[in-house]
Amino acid sequence: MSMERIIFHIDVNNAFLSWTALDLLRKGYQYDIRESYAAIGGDEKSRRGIVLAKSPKAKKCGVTTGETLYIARKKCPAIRFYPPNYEWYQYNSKALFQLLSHYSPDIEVASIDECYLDYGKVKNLYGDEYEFAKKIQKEIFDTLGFTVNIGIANSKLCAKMASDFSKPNKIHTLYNWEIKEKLFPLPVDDLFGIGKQTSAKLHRLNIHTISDLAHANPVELSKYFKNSATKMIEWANGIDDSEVISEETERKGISNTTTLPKDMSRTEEIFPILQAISENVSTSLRKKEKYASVIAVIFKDKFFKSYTHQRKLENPTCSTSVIFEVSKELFLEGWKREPIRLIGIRLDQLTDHVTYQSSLFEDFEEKKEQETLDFVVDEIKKKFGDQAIGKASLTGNQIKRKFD
DNA sequence: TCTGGGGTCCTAGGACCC
DNA sequence: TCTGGGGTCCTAGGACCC
Repeated sequence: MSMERIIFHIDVNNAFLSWTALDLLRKGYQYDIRESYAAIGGDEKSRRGIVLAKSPKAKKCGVTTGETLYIARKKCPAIRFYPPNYEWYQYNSKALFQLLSHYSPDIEVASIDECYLDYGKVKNLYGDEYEFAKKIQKEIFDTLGFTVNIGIANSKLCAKMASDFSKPNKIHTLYNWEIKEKLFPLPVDDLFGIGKQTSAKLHRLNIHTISDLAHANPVELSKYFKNSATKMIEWANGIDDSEVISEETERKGISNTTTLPKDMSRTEEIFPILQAISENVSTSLRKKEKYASVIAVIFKDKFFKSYTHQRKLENPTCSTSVIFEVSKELFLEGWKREPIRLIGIRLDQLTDHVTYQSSLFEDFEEKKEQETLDFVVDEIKKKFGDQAIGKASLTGNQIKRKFD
């Protein structure tokens, strides 16, 4: 018999909004935007105008994450929007995980503002889990200035569900023996892994609560959901054996996409942006000391229909120019000459090092030289900033800078 | 001034091989 | 005369998460 697991899920309340609130306060702002009608929103002029986080008051007005600022404003005329500051968010995120890693090495970073902690493994050191949760919750607030929710359960899934029960600054438990009472009554839409498409289908099948799904017939359900049916039913029953994975998991891919300031249909406008994106992704790749075997261009037309077009390379690369050239080709192959609103590049199948396939046309020495040059460019950028060097046109660099 | 960006995982069809 | 079948790789698209 295995020891019962105790998992924490720790989730920053309204992360982006809380962190921006702290940023403003430290800069002398007179009031706390967490207490007002406020949201973090992208820039509407550059067509990034969606809600990224909202205050409890804004939420009460019906403002939801992901909707346009235009709609949010309609629902909540008093709302004020603040721009995101990703560097500051990253700083706070790191500070949080560092604080927690002081107590346990078994922490899985799930996103910028949430993580799992395997408490079962350290319980003998710190005692009762509820008391410990209270202690770290207070420590986070006292030292970092923001509140978190903590879910305590016997699995990652239930811990995650528990941390979402009510907010902010709460601790909830969802032990296996509490599943019927606390999980089953919730709408099926609330279950982790059930998104808009799936929940719509489930409702059509007369499955409305998590309990309905938990008791659904797997054979019947697999007619509609294939292999995912069993998984869904397990989740509804609170069954999840997945482990807390503490090591920094290897990235599977690297991507960078951008919404264009306006729809574009001329390659003279599009290619400089693709060049800037090539520089971005290849620099990240080289920073990780990786090579990519697959290059994909991603684009979205003005009707929001998205396309990907990819190619597996004979020889993995980390070269800016190779990535740019291949991306251009891929784009021209896949593009139907409709105006596009978004473009980007994704690198996949990352490997540590390369053994070059012998190819008649591969000039080994030249390739090495180009790589060295790319590294030199990276170094100069590190010292003097992105705008110091690069073939990208002004437009490309300006766009790039906006993202950093 | 309507609709972000960075990820992961899954599926399905076609090519190709034995 | 009627036309395998299993495994793997590659590509495109979709669902979901924060």
